[in-house]
Amino acid sequence: MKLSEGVEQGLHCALLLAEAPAGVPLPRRVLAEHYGLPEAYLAKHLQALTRAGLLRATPGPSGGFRLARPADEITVLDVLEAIDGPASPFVCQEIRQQGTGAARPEECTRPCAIATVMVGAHQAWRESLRAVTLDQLVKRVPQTLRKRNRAKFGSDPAA
Amino acid sequence: MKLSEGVEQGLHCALLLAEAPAGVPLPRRVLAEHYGLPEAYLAKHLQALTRAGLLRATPGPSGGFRLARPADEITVLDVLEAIDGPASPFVCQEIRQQGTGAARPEECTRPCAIATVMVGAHQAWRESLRAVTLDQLVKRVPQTLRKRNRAKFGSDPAA
DNA sequence: GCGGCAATACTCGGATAACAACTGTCCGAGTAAGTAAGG
DNA sequence: CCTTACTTACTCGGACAGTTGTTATCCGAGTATTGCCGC
Repeated sequence: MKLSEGVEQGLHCALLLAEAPAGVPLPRRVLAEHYGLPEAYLAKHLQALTRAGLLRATPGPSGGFRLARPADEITVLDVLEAIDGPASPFVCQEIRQQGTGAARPEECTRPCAIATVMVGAHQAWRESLRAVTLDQLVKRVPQTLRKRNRAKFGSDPAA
Repeated sequence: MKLSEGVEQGLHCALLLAEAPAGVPLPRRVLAEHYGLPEAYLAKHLQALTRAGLLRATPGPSGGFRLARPADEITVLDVLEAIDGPASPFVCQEIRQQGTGAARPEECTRPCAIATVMVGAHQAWRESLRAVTLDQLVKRVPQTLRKRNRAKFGSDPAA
């Protein structure tokens, strides 16, 4: 089992967008250079985030990506499932019903015990990620770094 | 992210070994036919479980695999990490320290906030799997099926 | 000076290759059982 | 009848291809800006 690296890239970009002043779109080129990531590959993930309704993309000059919702209404789980897909890593193949020792249908009224355990673990994992929002992550970024980023992208008229 | 199907196969086989009377080795051929699985592929996973010290393999006629420890001392997490590897699905690439917006070393005294969240979720997932033992899973198998399996492999002199 | 228009440059979006991991398979080394011969 | 050595068949173990998913990349469609021309 290996989590896509695009998830980490997407999370960092979403976090940076949450740091930047609202209403200031950041193009993918800026995002890629800011973190030293391959731009063309990052595009795929930003696109996934846009399709999921987390980001809003605007084309043309001075365009780019910005958060579609307030940072405190976007959880880490949202970003992760938008990029990696919402499918559970474990899918029960109903092994118990196959082969010479197959269980009969009337013995399978309850779901497979193994699948139940795996689903429970997956839920615990999801809950742990759902409990953290982008806004909370921003607060954990060192203030010196936050100020630097804000000065870099800032220039927002509202300030 | 996708969990190897070998994990499910290994779990079912370990569960069946826990159902069978202790001291009666089951060859991989029997295990494969019992669940309708490809024998040669299953061998790879049983080998991994053996290397991890969960199973004990005995060669020669009337040989096979048996649990190396009591069923209540083997957790689902043990089986899973033996087959899938103990590596975390998320590995921090330290993106924050790369690119034009790289954070300085003195700003990285604390671990990356994103990595912290991911590690926490992974721990929650592991704890959920560590809490369940093979013995507990056996008790959730329908009694009719347990009896059938025991009669199939049983013939243990202790009965 | 102002409005409209066209050219421009910048943005995102989907379709296309290269790589890696998982899946599936095979044959060889080793061992315990079974058998037959000898005592 | 018991012991012993051998033959046999069955087991696991590691090395070898096929297929799916992830990683990486490119070029085309669309749009807001910008400069220019006409009024």
